[in-house]
Amino acid sequence: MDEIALAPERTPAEELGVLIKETQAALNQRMAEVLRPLGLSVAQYACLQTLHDSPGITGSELARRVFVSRQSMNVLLQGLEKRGLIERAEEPGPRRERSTTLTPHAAVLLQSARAAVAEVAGAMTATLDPHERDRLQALLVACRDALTDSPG
Amino acid sequence: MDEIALAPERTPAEELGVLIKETQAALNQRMAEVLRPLGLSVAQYACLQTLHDSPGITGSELARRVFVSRQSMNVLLQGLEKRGLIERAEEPGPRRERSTTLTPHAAVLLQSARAAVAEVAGAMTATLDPHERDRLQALLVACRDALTDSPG
DNA sequence: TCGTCCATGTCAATAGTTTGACACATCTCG
DNA sequence: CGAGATGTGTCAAACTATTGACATGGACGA
Repeated sequence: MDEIALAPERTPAEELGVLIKETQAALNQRMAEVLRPLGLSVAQYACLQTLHDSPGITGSELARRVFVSRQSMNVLLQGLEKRGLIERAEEPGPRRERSTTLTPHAAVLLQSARAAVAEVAGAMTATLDPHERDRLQALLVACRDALTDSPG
Repeated sequence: MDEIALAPERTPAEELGVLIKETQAALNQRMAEVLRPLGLSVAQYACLQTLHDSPGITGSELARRVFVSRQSMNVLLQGLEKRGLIERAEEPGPRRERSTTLTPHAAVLLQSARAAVAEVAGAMTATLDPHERDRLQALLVACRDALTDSPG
Protein backbone atom coordinates (compact mmCIF):
# COMPACT_ATOMS: atom_id res chain seq x y z
CA MET A 1 0.00 0.00 0.00
CA ASP A 2 3.06 2.20 0.03
CA GLU A 3 3.13 5.05 -2.40
CA ILE A 4 6.06 5.21 -4.75
CA ALA A 5 8.65 7.34 -2.98
CA LEU A 6 8.76 10.17 -5.49
CA ALA A 7 8.77 12.69 -2.71
CA PRO A 8 12.25 12.76 -1.14
CA GLU A 9 12.37 12.26 2.59
CA ARG A 10 13.39 15.06 4.87
CA THR A 11 17.14 14.98 5.39
CA PRO A 12 18.58 14.96 8.93
CA ALA A 13 19.96 18.43 8.30
CA GLU A 14 16.50 19.73 7.41
CA GLU A 15 15.02 18.19 10.54
CA LEU A 16 17.69 20.00 12.47
CA GLY A 17 16.59 23.23 10.83
CA VAL A 18 12.96 22.89 11.86
CA LEU A 19 14.11 21.83 15.30
CA ILE A 20 16.14 25.01 15.66
CA LYS A 21 13.10 27.02 14.61
CA GLU A 22 10.85 25.17 17.04
CA THR A 23 13.25 25.68 19.92
CA GLN A 24 13.72 29.35 19.16
CA ALA A 25 9.97 29.86 18.80
CA ALA A 26 9.32 28.19 22.15
CA LEU A 27 12.03 30.21 23.84
CA ASN A 28 10.74 33.44 22.34
CA GLN A 29 7.20 32.71 23.46
CA ARG A 30 8.25 31.92 27.01
CA MET A 31 10.36 35.07 27.14
CA ALA A 32 7.45 37.14 25.87
CA GLU A 33 5.25 35.70 28.61
CA VAL A 34 7.59 36.58 31.46
CA LEU A 35 8.48 40.00 30.01
CA ARG A 36 4.90 41.10 29.38
CA PRO A 37 4.21 41.89 33.07
CA LEU A 38 7.22 44.21 32.97
CA GLY A 39 5.86 46.03 29.93
CA LEU A 40 8.67 44.87 27.70
CA SER A 41 8.67 43.03 24.40
CA VAL A 42 11.42 40.58 23.58
CA ALA A 43 12.91 43.01 21.09
CA GLN A 44 12.90 45.80 23.67
CA TYR A 45 14.56 43.54 26.22
CA ALA A 46 17.24 42.49 23.75
CA CYS A 47 17.77 46.14 22.97
CA LEU A 48 18.21 47.17 26.61
CA GLN A 49 20.37 44.17 27.40
CA THR A 50 22.70 44.82 24.47
CA LEU A 51 22.84 48.48 25.41
CA HIS A 52 23.78 47.49 28.93
CA ASP A 53 26.60 45.29 27.70
CA SER A 54 27.89 47.92 25.28
CA PRO A 55 26.95 51.41 26.52
CA GLY A 56 27.15 54.30 24.10
CA ILE A 57 26.72 52.05 21.11
CA THR A 58 25.23 53.42 17.90
CA GLY A 59 21.72 52.66 16.72
CA SER A 60 22.82 50.90 13.56
CA GLU A 61 25.21 48.65 15.42
CA LEU A 62 22.42 47.90 17.86
CA ALA A 63 20.14 46.94 15.00
CA ARG A 64 22.71 44.52 13.64
CA ARG A 65 23.10 42.76 16.95
CA VAL A 66 19.36 42.42 17.53
CA PHE A 67 18.74 41.27 13.95
CA VAL A 68 16.38 44.03 12.87
CA SER A 69 16.75 46.81 10.34
CA ARG A 70 18.10 50.10 11.61
CA GLN A 71 14.76 51.70 10.73
CA SER A 72 12.76 49.51 13.08
CA MET A 73 15.47 49.92 15.69
CA ASN A 74 14.95 53.64 15.33
CA VAL A 75 11.24 53.49 16.14
CA LEU A 76 12.01 51.01 18.91
CA LEU A 77 14.48 53.47 20.42
CA GLN A 78 11.98 56.32 20.09
CA GLY A 79 9.54 54.31 22.19
CA LEU A 80 12.15 53.54 24.83
CA GLU A 81 13.18 57.20 24.88
CA LYS A 82 9.61 58.35 25.50
CA ARG A 83 9.41 55.94 28.43
CA GLY A 84 12.59 57.40 29.86
CA LEU A 85 14.56 54.18 29.54
CA ILE A 86 17.29 55.47 27.27
CA GLU A 87 18.97 58.75 26.42
CA ARG A 88 20.37 59.64 23.05
CA ALA A 89 23.16 62.18 22.61
CA GLU A 90 21.97 65.28 20.79
CA GLU A 91 25.39 66.14 19.48
CA PRO A 92 26.00 64.10 16.38
CA GLY A 93 29.15 62.08 16.90
CA PRO A 94 32.12 61.33 14.64
CA ARG A 95 30.15 60.17 11.66
CA ARG A 96 26.65 61.26 12.34
CA GLU A 97 25.96 58.85 15.13
CA ARG A 98 24.06 59.52 18.31
CA SER A 99 25.47 57.70 21.31
CA THR A 100 22.76 55.87 23.25
CA THR A 101 22.86 54.96 26.93
CA LEU A 102 20.55 53.47 29.56
CA THR A 103 18.96 55.59 32.26
CA PRO A 104 19.10 54.49 35.92
CA HIS A 105 15.42 53.63 35.66
CA ALA A 106 16.18 51.26 32.82
CA ALA A 107 19.00 49.64 34.77
CA VAL A 108 16.60 48.79 37.58
CA LEU A 109 13.96 47.48 35.19
CA LEU A 110 16.56 45.49 33.33
CA GLN A 111 17.57 43.71 36.50
CA SER A 112 14.06 42.32 36.93
CA ALA A 113 13.86 41.43 33.25
CA ARG A 114 17.21 39.69 33.36
CA ALA A 115 16.13 37.60 36.33
CA ALA A 116 12.95 36.54 34.56
CA VAL A 117 14.75 35.67 31.34
CA ALA A 118 17.51 33.83 33.19
CA GLU A 119 14.88 31.68 34.83
CA VAL A 120 13.40 30.74 31.47
CA ALA A 121 16.81 30.00 30.02
CA GLY A 122 17.66 27.97 33.08
CA ALA A 123 14.49 25.91 32.71
CA MET A 124 15.43 25.28 29.11
CA THR A 125 18.75 23.70 30.06
CA ALA A 126 17.62 22.18 33.33
CA THR A 127 17.93 18.61 32.11
CA LEU A 128 21.41 19.18 30.70
CA ASP A 129 24.57 18.77 32.75
CA PRO A 130 27.34 21.38 32.27
CA HIS A 131 29.23 19.16 29.87
CA GLU A 132 26.20 18.69 27.65
CA ARG A 133 25.55 22.43 27.74
CA ASP A 134 29.06 23.16 26.52
CA ARG A 135 28.72 20.54 23.84
CA LEU A 136 25.44 22.04 22.62
CA GLN A 137 26.99 25.48 22.56
CA ALA A 138 29.99 24.29 20.53
CA LEU A 139 27.77 22.50 18.02
CA LEU A 140 25.51 25.52 17.60
CA VAL A 141 28.49 27.80 17.10
CA ALA A 142 29.69 25.49 14.35
CA CYS A 143 26.29 25.65 12.64
CA ARG A 144 26.01 29.43 12.96
CA ASP A 145 29.51 30.04 11.65
CA ALA A 146 28.98 27.66 8.76
CA LEU A 147 25.91 29.67 7.78
CA THR A 148 27.41 33.13 8.18
CA ASP A 149 30.84 32.43 6.71
CA SER A 150 29.83 30.74 3.49
CA PRO A 151 27.72 33.48 1.86
CA GLY A 152 30.40 36.16 2.27
CA MET B 1 39.22 49.85 39.09
CA ASP B 2 36.63 47.13 38.86
CA GLU B 3 33.06 48.20 39.31
CA ILE B 4 31.10 46.45 41.99
CA ALA B 5 29.50 43.50 40.24
CA LEU B 6 25.92 44.62 40.69
CA ALA B 7 25.17 43.65 37.13
CA PRO B 8 25.08 39.85 37.03
CA GLU B 9 27.04 38.24 34.25
CA ARG B 10 25.27 36.47 31.48
CA THR B 11 24.64 32.87 32.48
CA PRO B 12 25.65 30.00 30.19
CA ALA B 13 21.98 29.26 29.64
CA GLU B 14 21.36 32.82 28.45
CA GLU B 15 24.30 32.65 26.08
CA LEU B 16 22.76 29.50 24.71
CA GLY B 17 19.56 31.42 24.15
CA VAL B 18 21.15 34.15 22.09
CA LEU B 19 23.13 31.52 20.23
CA ILE B 20 19.92 29.75 19.27
CA LYS B 21 18.50 33.02 18.06
CA GLU B 22 21.65 33.83 16.08
CA THR B 23 21.67 30.42 14.44
CA GLN B 24 18.01 30.56 13.58
CA ALA B 25 18.37 34.09 12.20
CA ALA B 26 21.29 33.06 10.02
CA LEU B 27 19.45 29.99 8.78
CA ASN B 28 16.33 32.00 8.03
CA GLN B 29 18.30 34.61 6.12
CA ARG B 30 20.10 32.02 4.00
CA MET B 31 16.82 30.26 3.27
CA ALA B 32 15.23 33.55 2.25
CA GLU B 33 18.11 34.17 -0.14
CA VAL B 34 17.83 30.85 -1.95
CA LEU B 35 14.02 30.90 -2.00
CA ARG B 36 13.71 34.44 -3.36
CA PRO B 37 14.57 33.43 -6.95
CA LEU B 38 11.71 30.94 -6.77
CA GLY B 39 9.29 33.64 -5.68
CA LEU B 40 8.76 32.08 -2.27
CA SER B 41 9.14 33.47 1.22
CA VAL B 42 10.31 31.26 4.04
CA ALA B 43 6.81 31.21 5.50
CA GLN B 44 5.33 30.21 2.16
CA TYR B 45 7.89 27.44 1.78
CA ALA B 46 7.20 26.13 5.26
CA CYS B 47 3.51 26.22 4.44
CA LEU B 48 3.87 24.23 1.22
CA GLN B 49 6.29 21.76 2.77
CA THR B 50 4.01 21.09 5.72
CA LEU B 51 1.08 20.76 3.37
CA HIS B 52 3.05 18.26 1.35
CA ASP B 53 3.83 16.16 4.41
CA SER B 54 0.23 16.29 5.65
CA PRO B 55 -2.15 16.75 2.71
CA GLY B 56 -5.70 17.86 3.40
CA ILE B 57 -4.71 19.48 6.66
CA THR B 58 -6.77 22.37 8.02
CA GLY B 59 -5.62 25.99 7.99
CA SER B 60 -5.57 26.34 11.75
CA GLU B 61 -3.48 23.23 12.20
CA LEU B 62 -1.15 24.53 9.51
CA ALA B 63 -0.81 27.81 11.38
CA ARG B 64 0.15 26.01 14.56
CA ARG B 65 2.88 24.03 12.87
CA VAL B 66 4.36 27.06 11.12
CA PHE B 67 4.18 29.18 14.29
CA VAL B 68 1.94 31.95 13.00
CA SER B 69 -1.60 32.96 13.88
CA ARG B 70 -4.37 31.40 11.87
CA GLN B 71 -5.27 34.86 10.57
CA SER B 72 -1.90 35.40 8.91
CA MET B 73 -1.98 31.83 7.68
CA ASN B 74 -5.30 32.69 6.07
CA VAL B 75 -3.90 35.60 4.05
CA LEU B 76 -0.85 33.49 3.26
CA LEU B 77 -3.11 30.76 1.88
CA GLN B 78 -5.12 33.30 -0.11
CA GLY B 79 -1.92 34.38 -1.82
CA LEU B 80 -0.91 30.82 -2.59
CA GLU B 81 -4.40 30.09 -3.89
CA LYS B 82 -4.28 33.04 -6.29
CA ARG B 83 -0.98 31.76 -7.62
CA GLY B 84 -2.54 28.35 -8.21
CA LEU B 85 -0.30 26.56 -5.75
CA ILE B 86 -3.00 25.25 -3.44
CA GLU B 87 -6.67 24.33 -3.59
CA ARG B 88 -9.11 24.69 -0.74
CA ALA B 89 -12.22 22.57 -0.47
CA GLU B 90 -15.38 24.63 -0.86
CA GLU B 91 -17.51 22.23 1.12
CA PRO B 92 -16.99 22.99 4.79
CA GLY B 93 -15.83 19.83 6.49
CA PRO B 94 -16.74 18.20 9.80
CA ARG B 95 -16.36 21.28 11.96
CA ARG B 96 -16.17 24.12 9.55
CA GLU B 97 -12.80 23.29 8.14
CA ARG B 98 -11.70 23.57 4.56
CA SER B 99 -9.31 20.86 3.50
CA THR B 100 -6.27 22.26 1.71
CA THR B 101 -4.09 20.44 -0.80
CA LEU B 102 -1.19 21.20 -3.12
CA THR B 103 -1.64 21.51 -6.87
CA PRO B 104 0.68 19.64 -9.25
CA HIS B 105 2.30 22.97 -10.08
CA ALA B 106 3.13 23.46 -6.41
CA ALA B 107 4.58 19.97 -6.17
CA VAL B 108 7.02 20.77 -8.95
CA LEU B 109 7.95 24.11 -7.46
CA LEU B 110 8.35 22.54 -4.05
CA GLN B 111 10.88 20.10 -5.41
CA SER B 112 13.17 22.94 -6.47
CA ALA B 113 12.61 24.73 -3.19
CA ARG B 114 13.35 21.61 -1.21
CA ALA B 115 16.61 21.10 -3.07
CA ALA B 116 17.68 24.68 -2.38
CA VAL B 117 16.78 24.48 1.30
CA ALA B 118 18.41 21.07 1.69
CA GLU B 119 21.61 22.56 0.35
CA VAL B 120 21.54 25.34 2.91
CA ALA B 121 20.79 22.92 5.72
CA GLY B 122 23.55 20.65 4.49
CA ALA B 123 26.04 23.52 4.52
CA MET B 124 25.00 24.28 8.08
CA THR B 125 25.91 20.79 9.27
CA ALA B 126 28.80 20.24 6.89
CA THR B 127 31.43 20.31 9.61
CA LEU B 128 29.51 17.87 11.81
CA ASP B 129 29.85 14.12 11.54
CA PRO B 130 26.66 12.03 11.80
CA HIS B 131 27.24 11.29 15.45
CA GLU B 132 27.56 14.96 16.32
CA ARG B 133 24.43 15.73 14.30
CA ASP B 134 22.43 13.19 16.26
CA ARG B 135 23.82 14.57 19.50
CA LEU B 136 22.85 18.12 18.55
CA GLN B 137 19.38 16.96 17.63
CA ALA B 138 18.91 15.15 20.93
CA LEU B 139 20.10 18.16 22.93
CA LEU B 140 17.81 20.55 21.05
CA VAL B 141 14.85 18.24 21.55
CA ALA B 142 15.56 18.29 25.28
CA CYS B 143 15.62 22.11 25.29
CA ARG B 144 12.47 22.44 23.22
CA ASP B 145 10.54 19.95 25.32
CA ALA B 146 11.70 21.58 28.52
CA LEU B 147 10.29 24.89 27.25
CA THR B 148 7.00 23.56 25.93
CA ASP B 149 6.20 21.15 28.75
CA SER B 150 6.73 23.42 31.73
CA PRO B 151 4.20 26.18 30.99
CA GLY B 152 1.30 23.78 30.44
C1' DT C 1 42.78 68.98 -2.36
C1' DC C 2 38.89 67.08 -4.35
C1' DG C 3 35.82 63.53 -5.81
C1' DT C 4 34.03 59.20 -4.72
C1' DC C 5 32.55 55.99 -1.54
C1' DC C 6 30.67 54.32 2.75
C1' DA C 7 27.87 54.70 7.01
C1' DT C 8 24.54 56.77 9.99
C1' DG C 9 19.94 58.73 10.91
C1' DT C 10 15.52 59.59 9.37
C1' DC C 11 11.19 59.95 6.52
C1' DA C 12 7.62 57.80 3.68
C1' DA C 13 5.34 53.87 1.79
C1' DT C 14 4.60 49.16 1.82
C1' DA C 15 4.08 44.53 3.48
C1' DG C 16 3.42 41.23 6.99
C1' DT C 17 1.72 39.95 11.57
C1' DT C 18 -0.92 40.06 15.67
C1' DT C 19 -5.00 41.21 18.47
C1' DG C 20 -9.85 41.42 19.01
C1' DA C 21 -14.26 40.20 17.55
C1' DC C 22 -17.93 37.63 15.42
C1' DA C 23 -20.61 33.76 13.07
C1' DC C 24 -20.94 29.11 12.44
C1' DA C 25 -20.51 24.16 13.34
C1' DT C 26 -19.43 20.38 16.26
C1' DC C 27 -18.57 18.10 20.58
C1' DT C 28 -19.51 17.16 25.40
C1' DC C 29 -21.70 16.80 29.50
C1' DG C 30 -25.55 17.54 32.55
C1' DC D 1 -32.31 16.98 24.66
C1' DG D 2 -30.18 21.40 25.41
C1' DA D 3 -26.65 24.66 27.12
C1' DG D 4 -21.96 25.62 27.30
C1' DA D 5 -17.39 24.66 25.73
C1' DT D 6 -14.35 24.12 21.90
C1' DG D 7 -12.55 24.78 17.22
C1' DT D 8 -12.63 26.84 12.63
C1' DG D 9 -12.83 30.63 9.20
C1' DT D 10 -12.96 35.36 8.41
C1' DC D 11 -13.27 40.51 8.85
C1' DA D 12 -11.40 44.87 10.67
C1' DA D 13 -8.04 47.59 13.14
C1' DA D 14 -3.56 48.19 15.30
C1' DC D 15 0.98 47.19 15.49
C1' DT D 16 5.51 45.81 13.86
C1' DA D 17 8.91 45.39 10.48
C1' DT D 18 10.85 45.89 5.96
C1' DT D 19 12.04 48.23 1.70
C1' DG D 20 13.27 52.36 -0.74
C1' DA D 21 14.96 56.87 -0.69
C1' DC D 22 17.33 60.95 0.78
C1' DA D 23 20.45 64.22 3.37
C1' DT D 24 24.40 64.59 6.13
C1' DG D 25 29.09 63.85 7.63
C1' DG D 26 33.36 61.63 7.58
C1' DA D 27 36.95 58.30 5.28
C1' DC D 28 39.90 57.00 1.56
C1' DG D 29 42.48 57.31 -2.67
C1' DA D 30 43.88 59.57 -7.03
